[in-house]
Amino acid sequence: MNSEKIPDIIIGRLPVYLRALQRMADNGLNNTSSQELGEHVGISAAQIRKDISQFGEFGKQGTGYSIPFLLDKLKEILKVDRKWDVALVGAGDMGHALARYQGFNNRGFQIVMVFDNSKEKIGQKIEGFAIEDSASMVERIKSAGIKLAMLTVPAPFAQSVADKLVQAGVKAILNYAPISLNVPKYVKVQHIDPATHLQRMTYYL
Amino acid sequence: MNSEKIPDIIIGRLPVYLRALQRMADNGLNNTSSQELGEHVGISAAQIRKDISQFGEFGKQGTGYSIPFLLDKLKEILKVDRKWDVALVGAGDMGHALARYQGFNNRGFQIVMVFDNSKEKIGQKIEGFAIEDSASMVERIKSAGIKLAMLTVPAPFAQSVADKLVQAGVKAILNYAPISLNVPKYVKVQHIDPATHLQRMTYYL
DNA sequence: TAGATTGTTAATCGATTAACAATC
DNA sequence: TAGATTGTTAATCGATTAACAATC
Repeated sequence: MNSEKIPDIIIGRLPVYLRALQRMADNGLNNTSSQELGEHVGISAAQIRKDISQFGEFGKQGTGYSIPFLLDKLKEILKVDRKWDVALVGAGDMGHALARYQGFNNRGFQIVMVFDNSKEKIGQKIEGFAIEDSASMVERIKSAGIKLAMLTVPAPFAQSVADKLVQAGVKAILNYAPISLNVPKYVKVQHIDPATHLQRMTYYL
Repeated sequence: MNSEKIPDIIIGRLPVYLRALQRMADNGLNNTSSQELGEHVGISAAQIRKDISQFGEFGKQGTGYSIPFLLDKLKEILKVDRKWDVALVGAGDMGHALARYQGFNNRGFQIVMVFDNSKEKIGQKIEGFAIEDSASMVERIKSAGIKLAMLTVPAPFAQSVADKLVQAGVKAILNYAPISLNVPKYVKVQHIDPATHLQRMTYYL
């Protein structure tokens, strides 16, 4: 166990472990080892043991880890042992795909509001949600106490929308716009940009 | 300059620099410095200089970097000074969103084939492409010499589709399925999983 | 020339791996 | 008990930062 600050690089691997463990559990498995988990996720056994041991002694010598127990612990550590409300900003193709995405519900998230600034889209429904006017976004997010947002607006609008999200009290943004956002240090941003991800691989071709 | 092997972590930052520089160029700028670029992307000036200097002496003391010149060099290094054909596998919501995505064309990529295994979808059109039967995927990709694929099939099918992509000669996979893929070391995989990205941020809330 | 900024070196910092005692 | 596998330490490896001579 270790109560010092945990490096972000370790935090970034935990959701990957969580996903693999959930899959094992779905397949009816009850126990695993750092070795086996490592083979699934492509990370060394030593590193997995070291990462997990930052948070407690969750394994047993000789037998490894109980999958349900480790799942619970990881969910607790990552704070996904609850359901987070998420605001979605931008009701284009990507926004629609995210609104319909089935993978959030059992992983700790639910979209509860969708915003757009286009007259034609406001009032339309996606998956039962009426698309709301961006003009009321700050107030709506603030009064609902929402801390998480997904941003799928065109790049030229992304920074100004991000500023409004910060103003509304959002603390974590999943950014689909192909632009680096500037936000205060206390706001986390994760970037999803398919072209950037592809460009990272073409180097090796 | 340095002809040794470049760490992957540096390669991963280059597309981010490229995107920021492209944006500066679009705004009519002609020169920048490691300091200024660093502020845009949230990386230290020293690191940016060090990263760039792995590939050559692209800057000038006193005046910094020519944006068009550095853009050309980065595109060349990342091999996106050309247009790559990409196969899209899975014509669900996410597949549709990617097929319609406007951001690939000017960043080195074009989707040229779309596959699905659903009878109802095969033959339908997305953005002018007829959705093809997955059964012919290996042959079609192989004979077209395609090296890049985007995978947007449901998780349970992702590994077997990935195996077929490898068999077809694909060398880089952008994986949208929420599962870690096992592929040979010579095949690159990048993972896009919104729930995983969100879970990486909730820890800090 | 004076000011600015690069490219690079050396120092620091942090992450990963190897190894093994502890123990289930 | 014998075998397996953890948690942890120390060693190694790699990445980042600070600093500055070189030079535009």
